Amino acid sequence: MATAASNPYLPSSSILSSGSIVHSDSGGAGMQPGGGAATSVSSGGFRGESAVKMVQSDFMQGAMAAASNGGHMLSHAHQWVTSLPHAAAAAAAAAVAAAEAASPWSTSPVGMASSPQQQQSQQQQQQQDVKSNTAREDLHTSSTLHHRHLGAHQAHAAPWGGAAAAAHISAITASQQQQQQQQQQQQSLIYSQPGGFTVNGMLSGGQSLVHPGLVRGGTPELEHGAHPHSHPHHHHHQLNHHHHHQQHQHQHHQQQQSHHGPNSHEAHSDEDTPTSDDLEHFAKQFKQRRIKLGFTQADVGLALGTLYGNVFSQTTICRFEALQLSFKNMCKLKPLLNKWLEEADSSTGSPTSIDKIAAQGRKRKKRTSIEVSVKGALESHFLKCPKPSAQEISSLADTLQLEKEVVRVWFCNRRQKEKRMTPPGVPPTPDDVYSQVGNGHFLVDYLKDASLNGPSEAGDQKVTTTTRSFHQVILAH
DNA sequence: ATGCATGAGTT
DNA sequence: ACTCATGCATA
Repeated sequence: MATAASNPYLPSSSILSSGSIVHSDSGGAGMQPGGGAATSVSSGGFRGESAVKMVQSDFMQGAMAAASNGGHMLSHAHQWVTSLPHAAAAAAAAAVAAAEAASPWSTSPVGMASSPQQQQSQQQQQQQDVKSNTAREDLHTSSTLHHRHLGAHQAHAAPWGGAAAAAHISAITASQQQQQQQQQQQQSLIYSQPGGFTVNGMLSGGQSLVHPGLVRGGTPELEHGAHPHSHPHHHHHQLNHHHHHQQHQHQHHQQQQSHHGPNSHEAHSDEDTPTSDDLEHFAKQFKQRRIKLGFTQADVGLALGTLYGNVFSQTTICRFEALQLSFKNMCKLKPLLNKWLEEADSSTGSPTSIDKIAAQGRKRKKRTSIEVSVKGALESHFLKCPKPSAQEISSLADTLQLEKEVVRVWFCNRRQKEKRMTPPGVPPTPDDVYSQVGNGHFLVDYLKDASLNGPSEAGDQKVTTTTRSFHQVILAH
C-alpha cells in the first residue's frame, strides 16, 4: 500500500503549473487512489498481466467472459505532465540511410512474380487479419529466448533500400523498387543529433565502444551517416513506398547475390539482404553476445547513438532481440547493431559508461491502464472490426468509459501488433511444426470489414499460410 | 518485456 | 485519421 507516491513523472518538479498533476496510477498493487482520476489498474499480474498476456486470443474465450464484470470504469483522467521542453529537438537530418539496406529481400523463392493483386492498389488497409480463433498464446517464458521461427512475412519490396550494398548501390534492378505505391511507408527519419552539443551521452568512455575513429567527430553528418565502407550517396530518405504488406506479400524476385547455394547460407552479414532467417539468427546471436559482453539493452541503445548518431531506447533493442519489430524495421536496425557488435567485441573489456540521458521533457500523458475486462472487450471488438470508424470508437469509448483517444490508440497499437514479425504468440515450442496452425496463425485475413475504410480489396489477400514459417512459404501461391 | 503514447509523414 | 517507428513508464 501506500505506495508511496513516487511520482515518476514530474519533470522537474514543479514548475508546472499547478501541481495538480497527479500521478498515480501506478499500479502497483493497486491501490493508489489516484489523484484526480483514478486510473484503475489492476492488472495485476506482473509481467504483463500474466493472465492476459498469456493468451491473447484467449481473451475472447475467457477473458471476455469475465469481462462483464461490472462496470468499473477507469477513468483516467488526462493528466499530462508537462515537462520541460527538451531540447532534443531534433536535428533531423537524416542520416540514416546509410545503413539501410535494402533490397528486396527476396532471396527467397523468387521467381514468381508476385502476383497478387494487391500490390498497388490498396491503400491502407492491409490485411489486418484477424485470426481469431485459435488461440495463440504467447508465452514466452520469460527470459530466455524463444526461438521460434518467425515468420517473416516480409513483404515489402524493399523500400528503403536499397542498396545498401555497400558498394554499388545503384544498380539494383529496378524491379523492386518499382512500384511504389502510394501507401505510406513510413518515415524513417533519423534523428541525428547535432553534433555540436549533445552528442549523445555516451561518448565518454570513449574507450569502450567506439573508437574515435568511428565516431566521426561529432558531427554526424547527415548524409552518410556512417557507413563504414560503403559509399554514400544514395539518397537516404525513404523512398519507396511500398509498404505494407509485411505480411503478405510476395516478394519479388530478383535475386540478388546473396546466398548461394546449397548448403551454405549463412553469410549474410549485413549488407545483403536480410532474410527473415537471417534476422532471427542475428537477433539471437546478438543477444547472446551482448550479454556476454556485459552490456544491457540500454547500453546498446546509447552506444548506437554514439556510433551513428541515432540513439535508441532499451525498448527498441529489446524488441529487436525478440523480433518484435516489423520486418522492415528489423532490416534497418540490423546493420547498426551488427556494427556495434563488432566494436564491442573488439574492445572487450571496456567499461561502459553510460549515463542516461534523461529527460526529455515533453508532456506525456499518463499511461492509462486498462482493466483486463475492458481489454477483453476491446479485443473482441477488434476481432470483429479492426478498424472501427470514428463513430464506433466513440461509442465504444463511451461504453467502456474510456476516452475516445485511448480507444483509438488502443486499436492502432493492436493493429501494429498484428504486423510484427513475430507474432505474438509463437510458442516457444517450435517444434511442432505442423500444428501450428492452430495456434499461431494469424494472417488470415479477410475480415476487413467494411466499416470505414473500405472495402476494397480486401478480400484479396489471400491467405497466407502462416504456419510457422512464413518465410518461405509466403503466400502460397 | 510490454502497454499505452507521441509524432512524422501520408493519404 | 491512419500507419509506422519509437520510447516512457510499468509490471
